Parts: sequence; structure tokens; C-alpha cells
Amino acid sequence: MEESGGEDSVPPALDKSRVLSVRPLRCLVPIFASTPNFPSYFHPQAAAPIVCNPPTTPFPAGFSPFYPLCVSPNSQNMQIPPQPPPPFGFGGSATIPSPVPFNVLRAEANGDAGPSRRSSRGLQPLQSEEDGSSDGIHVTDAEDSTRGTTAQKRRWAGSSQDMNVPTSDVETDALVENILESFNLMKFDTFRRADGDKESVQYILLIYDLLRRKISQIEDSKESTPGVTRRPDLRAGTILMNKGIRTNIRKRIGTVPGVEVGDIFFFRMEMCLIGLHAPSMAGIDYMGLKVSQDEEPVAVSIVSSGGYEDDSEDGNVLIYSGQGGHAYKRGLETTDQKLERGNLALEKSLHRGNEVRVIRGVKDIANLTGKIYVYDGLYKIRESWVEKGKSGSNVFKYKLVRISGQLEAFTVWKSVQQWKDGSAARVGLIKSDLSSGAENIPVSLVNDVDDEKGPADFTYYPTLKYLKPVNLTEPSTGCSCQGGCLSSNSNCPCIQRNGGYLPYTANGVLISQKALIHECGSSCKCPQNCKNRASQGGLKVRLEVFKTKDKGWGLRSWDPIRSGAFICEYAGEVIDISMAEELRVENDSAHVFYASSTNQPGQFMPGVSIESQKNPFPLIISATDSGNVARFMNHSCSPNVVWQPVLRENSKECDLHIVFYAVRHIPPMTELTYGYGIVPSDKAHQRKKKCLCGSVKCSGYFY
DNA sequence: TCCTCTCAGCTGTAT
DNA sequence: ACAGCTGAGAGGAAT
Repeated sequence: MEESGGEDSVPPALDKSRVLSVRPLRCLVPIFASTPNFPSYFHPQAAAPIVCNPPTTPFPAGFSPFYPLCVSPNSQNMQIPPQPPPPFGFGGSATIPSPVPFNVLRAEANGDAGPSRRSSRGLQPLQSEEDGSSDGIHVTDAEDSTRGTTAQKRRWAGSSQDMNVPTSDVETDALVENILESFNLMKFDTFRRADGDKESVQYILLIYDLLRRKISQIEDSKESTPGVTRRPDLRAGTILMNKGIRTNIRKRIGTVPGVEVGDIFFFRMEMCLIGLHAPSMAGIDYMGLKVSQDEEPVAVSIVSSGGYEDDSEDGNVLIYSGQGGHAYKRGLETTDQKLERGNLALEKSLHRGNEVRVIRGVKDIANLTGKIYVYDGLYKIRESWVEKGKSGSNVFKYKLVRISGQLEAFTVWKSVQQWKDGSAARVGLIKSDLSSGAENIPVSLVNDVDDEKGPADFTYYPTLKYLKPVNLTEPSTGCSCQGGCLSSNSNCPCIQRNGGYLPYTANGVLISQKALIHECGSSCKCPQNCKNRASQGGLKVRLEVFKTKDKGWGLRSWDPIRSGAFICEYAGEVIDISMAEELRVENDSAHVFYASSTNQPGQFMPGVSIESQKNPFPLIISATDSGNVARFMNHSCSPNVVWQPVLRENSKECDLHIVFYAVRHIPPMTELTYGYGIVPSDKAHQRKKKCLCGSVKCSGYFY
């Protein structure tokens, strides 16, 4: 299969440096070369029965060789079988006629085309699935002037009247235009023709996150005004909403095209934009459903986020509290909840028996003030009742039960929690820490598919080894930011090297991919927790090397990973091109990473032109004999991870690293993959391998 | 105009 | 470090 035609046509180059270097996370190019007789100076020591050696240096020599434990290969499989989702369409399942009409909502009695209210505002009658077949991305600039609240208009209209308007609005506007311009290179029509809506959903989330991080970057670079709450999430969301860059606008019962059970989100706005849950704050989303002549509200999705006294008996049952009655302000007392709005819709859905999407909010371990939203699939409401809440007021309660046969989602989170606190054993565990302490967080080795005891022999080494020193063309001096580098400090040389901005957001998320990221390093005086050292300090998430069904060993994470987050670097020995060629010829299973100057056009960023970036220090790394978790990452034609060259300031020698970041939010236990890319060699075709990534965009092979 | 299971940043409290 | 509070917020339903 060849690359889809839409991507091959590279649009005219865009001056991306005009405002800011706005470049989505993309894919560069490593290779696999090979050799059995690896030159002895690389790593001579090899213990025969050992699957994985602990590191020799600089870690303590008193290690014990690793002999894999015998774990029953018949152990229970944690893998989620890739079964197709059952037909969840509304109407197929038995529906219970609603016995009690609640006439709270005006019924559109004449059964005409629609309510008299504007369709975008009022409850939207359910349409047949066929009607909404072209629900791709909507781009409607015409809505710009008509949509938006007065508050919004005030905020975006001009800065002279409102002191709260950030002074960077001009800058932000330019940024928005720049980003959207680069995305407009993609023909939306072409894009809409793509199979399903998964692409459009991923695409919108990608644009949203890029925009949000960029706004955040600009905000960070300014002096902070006390008392002013910055909400880059809301600003990015509003912009995209107003531009009509959203999908699944029409509300629907049941599954949302392009959203899979288990998908995770970090902001409520993300779920608004892709049509999973429309309200930006409220927990219950509902719509008008035409029943013969009348229209009644039915619930379509809920967010269980801890704001009320919800209860989850087990992972498949949820006791959800109705809305309202909350004492939002101090001094106010709670009141009895009323059977209206969302509560009424839930009641109606109980009788109607329609599926309700459930999104569960869980605490984000990486960012304790934050929350992660897990789409947990479809539930049905089984019971409802009224009870006295803690404050003594009446609260509606709804018991929701998960429909069986769906992919695991929330229960995966629960399992991971149990593995972590030791209350449950990880099935198929071969070794609890593959790195033998070399990493600050253990790396599990797991096989729950067959009886192979581990990957081929290698030495775990967590960072890059330069066999011979590489001279710097320009010595770098580093910064002297005592309290850590700040974007607002324009005098910081490290900030300047990155084009005047910190390349990371305040919580360590890479803002956008660049030819080279300049991090602080050994020649800087800033502390280790400096924001400009996001790729330093070792692993942040709990990783697991596991046996895949058909691709050998792979890598995945117990923890959720947010888009742009650091995952790991590619560790190993830096070799030169001739060594790489030897390896390639001699060993078919060698692990060699080649940071080439030849880029493959963005596979998962359709339409975005990737200009050929000259990597200032093209690195070749062999992880054949020694390396870290990165060597286990498999190739995919629609990867969720990218690599990025990162240079750490160092006055003595070259300190370049290849670092992996997430390109989208990655749910727990999802395999981590990146695009291996094109081999810059005329003999590349000899190394072509059949690709098993299973992506709809699979090119059929990789190198 | 009103409603709402937001979210970042601040303050106060327990380590 | 963490819990709790504050308040400006967003889209969309209600009026």
C-alpha cells in the first residue's frame, strides 16, 4: 500500500519563523542496522544465559546477573482483545417506553423540521445516523461574528477598555493565525474523506494542544499579574470553537465517531471540541429526543469527577449524583435538587433505556492539582432514587451499569493502582526491574502471551555513551539563573538559544518540535529542577517492557502520558557511519538509531509540510549491546511518540541527546511507538521489513 | 441571563 | 507538600 495521496502533495513552504516556530510534533528518522559480530570494543562482556545484564558503569559492580524467573506462560492475559465494538446504536436495544411525561421542556408539537429556536442553541432532535454521515471537521468562519458571548467579545475586541486583557493579544492573534495558516495547508475536504472520524478527532486534539501550549508559552514569558487567572485551556478552546474547528457537533446517543473507549483527556474543553461531552463545566450532557409528536430530554453523557458524592462500587458500576443544590458560594446553603435539566434527562434515560457515555475524572499523579478524564464507554441507568446528602438536602442518585463487551478503560486504571500498591500482582511478571536500579523508577519485564523469558542479552545503560569525545564547534557558556530559567528573563542565554522562549510549559511539556532544543546543562548555574531540563532527571512514568503478540518485545506505560510529555531518551553508544554500516551488514537484529537529516513527511500530521531540517549533529546510536527502554519501542505508521534532538549546555564537550516525547495523550497500557522513518542509504530497500503496526495509514513496511 | 462535577493560583495547615 | 478556597470562566439551556 502506498502513502495516501493527500500527504504526498507537499504544499508551498510557509515562513514558519515569521511569528514563532510553530511546528507540530513530527517524525524524524532513525534506522535499524545490524550485525552479529559487533566490534569487540563496543561491548565484549556477554554472559550466556543472561537475558539482561545490569549496567557495568557507572552503577555499582555488585549486581547479580539476571536470570529470568519462571512464570507460568498460561497466566492470565492482561491484553485487551481487539474485538470490534458491539453495535451500540440507539434503537437496536430494547427500549422501555417512558411512562411519565415531564412537561418541563416545551414540546415541539407539530413535528416539523426543527424547533423554533435556533438549532445550534436549542435541544437538537435526534437525527438518523445516515443524516450525519459527513460530520467531519467543520470550518465555518461565518460563525465568527455571530458566536461568542459578550464577555468573549469584550475580551477579544480590543485591549483599551479592559485592563484584564493581556497585552499580548496582538501576539496571540498572530500566533493563532500562524498556526491555523499552517494547518490550512491541509485541504479539509481531503481530510474529511479519510476513513472514519478518528483522524479528525486526533487532528483537532493536536491543534488544540499545540495552540494551548503556545498560548501558555506566551503567557509564561510575561510578567505574571497577581490575581489574574490564566486559562490557556479556555482561550485555545474558545478560539477553535469560534473558528468552527471542531467535530461531532451534532449531539448523539451512544458512541462518538473517532473516540475510543479508554481515550484520555486533560481538559474539559477537549471533550467539547470533539463532541464527546458538550458542556464546558456541567456534568450532565443531554439532548432533545423526538418521540412521536413530543420532544423530551435524554442524557447522552456524564462526567463523574468528584464534585459530588458519587460512588463507584466496582469498576463497572457508578452511583452518580444529580446536579444542582450545590452551595457554590460561601454563605449559601445547599438546597434540595430539582427534577429538571440534567436530572430530568437522566430520569428519562432511565425509563428509555438509552446508553449514556461515562467519563470518569481521576487525579493526575503527575500534576496533583490536575485531573485526567477517562472515557469509560457506554453505561445504562438502572435505578434512581432520592436521598439526603451529607448537608441534609435531597440529592438525586442514579445507578449506572457498564455495558459488557467493551474495551477495558477505567478498570485498567484500577489494576495499575493495585500493581503499584502491591494489592495485586502483575500477571506475567518476569522481572520487576529490568534496569536493576539504573533507573530511578523500576521498569517491569512482562510476558503474558507466551513462554519467552525475556529479550536477547543486553546491558541496561540509561544514558548516552560517547566512545570518543565530540568536539563542539562553538563552546557554550550556559546561564546563571539561580532560581531556574524563566521565559520572562530575556537575558538568559538558554532562553535566547531557544528563540526567546522556554521550550517547555511550566509542567514540563514540550511545546513544539524543533530542529534542536537547547536545554540547560552542566555549564549552567540553574538548579536541577530548572524548567529547561525537562528531559533530565530520568524516567517520570512507570514503564513496562512486554511481549507483544506479533512484534516481539515492546514498550508501554502504566501511567497516563500527556501530549508533549517527556518519556525517555535513546540510550546507547554513539557510533559513526562506518560502524553503523558494519552493524547493518552483520547483524539483522541490531538496535541502531540514526538521527538523519532526511525526514519523512509527517505521517500523523496530514498536510503539514515538513521542511528538511539539517540536524546539526547527526547522531548514530547503537543500543545493540547496551541501551535503555527506548530500544524496545516498535515502529508504527501512526505513532504516538516522536523523537527530538536535545542539546544540553556543556562547555567542554558535545552533550547531544535523542529524546522521546508523546505526540498525543497516551492512556495507560497502550504500546508506545514511533516512526522509524526512511533509511538514508541506497541499500535501504534491502532492509525493508513488513510492518505490523495495524494502522489504517500503514505504509506496509518499514526499515 | 442563568447554570454548572473547571482550573490555576493563592492561602493556610500539617509535615 | 497538600488541602481548601476564590473567582473569572466557557458553552449551551432557559428565559
